Amino acid sequence: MRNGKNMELSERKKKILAAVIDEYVRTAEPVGSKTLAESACLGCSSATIRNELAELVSMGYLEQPHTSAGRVPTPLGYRIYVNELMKRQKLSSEESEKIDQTLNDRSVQFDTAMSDIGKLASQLTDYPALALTAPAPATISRFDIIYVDANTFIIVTLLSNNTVKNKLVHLPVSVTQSMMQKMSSLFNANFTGITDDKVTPVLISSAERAADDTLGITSVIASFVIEILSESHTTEAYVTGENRLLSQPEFRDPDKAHRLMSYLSNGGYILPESSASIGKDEVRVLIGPENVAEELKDSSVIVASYDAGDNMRGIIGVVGPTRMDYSAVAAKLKFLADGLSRRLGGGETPPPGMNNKLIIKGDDK
Amino acid sequence: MRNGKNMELSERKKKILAAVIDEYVRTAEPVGSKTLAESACLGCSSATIRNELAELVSMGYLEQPHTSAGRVPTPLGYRIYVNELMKRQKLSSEESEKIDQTLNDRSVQFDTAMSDIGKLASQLTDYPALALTAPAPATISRFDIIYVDANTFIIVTLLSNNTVKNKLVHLPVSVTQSMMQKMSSLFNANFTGITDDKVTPVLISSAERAADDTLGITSVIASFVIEILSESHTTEAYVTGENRLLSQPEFRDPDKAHRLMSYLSNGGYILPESSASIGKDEVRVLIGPENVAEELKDSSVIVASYDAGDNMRGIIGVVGPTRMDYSAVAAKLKFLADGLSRRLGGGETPPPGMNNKLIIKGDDK
DNA sequence: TATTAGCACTCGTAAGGCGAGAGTGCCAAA
DNA sequence: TTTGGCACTCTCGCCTTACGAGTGCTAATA
Repeated sequence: MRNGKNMELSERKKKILAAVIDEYVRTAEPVGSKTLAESACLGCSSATIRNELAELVSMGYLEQPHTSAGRVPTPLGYRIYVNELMKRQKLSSEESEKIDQTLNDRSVQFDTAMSDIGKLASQLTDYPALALTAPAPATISRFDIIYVDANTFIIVTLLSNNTVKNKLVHLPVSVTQSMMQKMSSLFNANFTGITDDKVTPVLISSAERAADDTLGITSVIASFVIEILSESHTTEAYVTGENRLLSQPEFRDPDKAHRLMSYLSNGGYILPESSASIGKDEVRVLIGPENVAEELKDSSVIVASYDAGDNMRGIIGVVGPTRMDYSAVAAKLKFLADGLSRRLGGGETPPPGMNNKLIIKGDDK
Repeated sequence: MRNGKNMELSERKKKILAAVIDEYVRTAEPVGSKTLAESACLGCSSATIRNELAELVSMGYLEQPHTSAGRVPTPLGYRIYVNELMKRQKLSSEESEKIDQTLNDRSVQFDTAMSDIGKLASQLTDYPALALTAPAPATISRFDIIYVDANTFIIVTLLSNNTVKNKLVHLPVSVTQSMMQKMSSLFNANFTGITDDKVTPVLISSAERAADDTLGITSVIASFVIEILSESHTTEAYVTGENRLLSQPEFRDPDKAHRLMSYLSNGGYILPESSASIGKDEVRVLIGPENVAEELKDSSVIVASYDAGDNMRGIIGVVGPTRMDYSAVAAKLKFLADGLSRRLGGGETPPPGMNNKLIIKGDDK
């Protein structure tokens, strides 16, 4: 047969499929043969296009909402489009400048910037955005314990990923400065460079004995250690701009919008598998049913990963209807991710200024 | 005249108004005389009620969507209801236990808990919620500077509100341990106990001279000081659960929902005046046009304030349609705020455990 | 053999008309 | 002052109809 499922798409079919998708993405309405014959510059009549469309339907790349409507892309159609047909889009210099500028303006530290990054992605694409940290187990590389007064001290730890965590501790009992010093060297000796599964009750109680600690201070510090170590390999997720869904015609139905939005606000349970496997510098597109989560089966997700410095990786992504401008959104996310990698990552050249891990002004270009 | 605007409401009118509001809040549909005659136990017929309703309309407490529909409360009607009519509701022991338990379960520090608190309020009330910090200028009460290596040090500061802030600094130049010690005592001598407007260029440069600092380290530390001091009197706002709006019938219109939601996600510009003036232990209700922001003119806001300890105050609030169960929501927020005050506030008895400003388990009841 | 013009057919959508029902206002009687 | 009764109003849902967009098929054409 001429149009078996396995047949490669002819050039013209490709052109038509791409034209259908471009048009549908633009208008959100089923697109008909006449429109195509007029707009897309394929040199043939609407009748010919009708034949081709019918074949594309039978191949599974398009479908019709009803007998006498235009054609709408299927997830499979989008997939082909994304893989083969769409022209990789470059951002206009106007847009890229705007992003660059925003990135430069916000001189914030990575960990506090997560939500800003998400906000930026959402603003840029006009879709709800996610910002997540890829889990990156860290160890503590240094302890300092600051004696404040007889009942108060501050634990300061420097992590292997170059972040600092601290905690202020009030005690009902009195401690001495020398005691705190002992604690400090004890922890530096026994609790640095280990992951949280190594912080066992055995280790803690042996440290307690070594310190001759009857006040329970050791265990206070140890539980702080456990807290920050386990924190370091937890994924944090920020979702922003959920409301933008509402401007999409496919989410005019409040119930549908509500369903997806509450799924989103309940965190980024979205990308567990994709985020784990996504490579550096990769942009990944998940179309409709390709998503694992039931709630996303008729939406699409685009994610990009960036180097957040100090062995940490961040992920930004957006969620929208399957009718997405994949090309433009992917380009934007890529540009954003690259910009972030350039600014946050590549630890070899720490910014000259006062801040490490800082988004600093005009380091390139 | 019998029904002049200034006339006090008769007992029966009050009862009817309250019944209309209760019913309308429950069903979101205009309520008619017949329903009232049946449900509310006023001992009179629908005709009588009709007369009363007509008067309530002419007094401005109710209105009709159209000639032959039931009555709907006006903002003025809600106002009277909130001020005088509604019965102050107590939470069921079931509900209050649930809140208590959730508060106990989440042992988090105040500053990181803001979003959790908002989430809780939203969950509890099923409306979008805001959590904000009231601005509370702080000063630095202690500096420590930890020498890590020749190019790296950590600034640790203890603030007057008992929070600790730190920053890791990488330098392109080498520093010595003794230099850092000098810095530390210099800053402890000159930069503690002052608000950010006192950190002038003059002060900085004189400190620089005193430290004999040609490497610009003084200004690095000083800019960190400025950063955290100004941070301390900035209001932070967290908005959560915007999506819950969509389950309200008045927000079935996606455009309307979109408008309010994007207003909300753009932060808590909402309560500037009310948050500044709201008293401790007060619950404030802003109904429809009482709100200053144009976007909130047909929504209502309920806010409550709580003591966050260390001279800080927090505010929680929810936003919803004017058709709100004011009584229930106010009661819930009050309970929540009280619970938070009990746990976070009242600095005189610092929790016995390892954490200050910690939500700790079972301290009352 | 591939393309095209023409045409009958399908089906969703918008517009108009109709009837039911809910709720009112008013009047006259209690 | 309250109440039953009644005519009136207005919305909402339903049906019918007309329209138009878009199709599939067939027969003619290059």
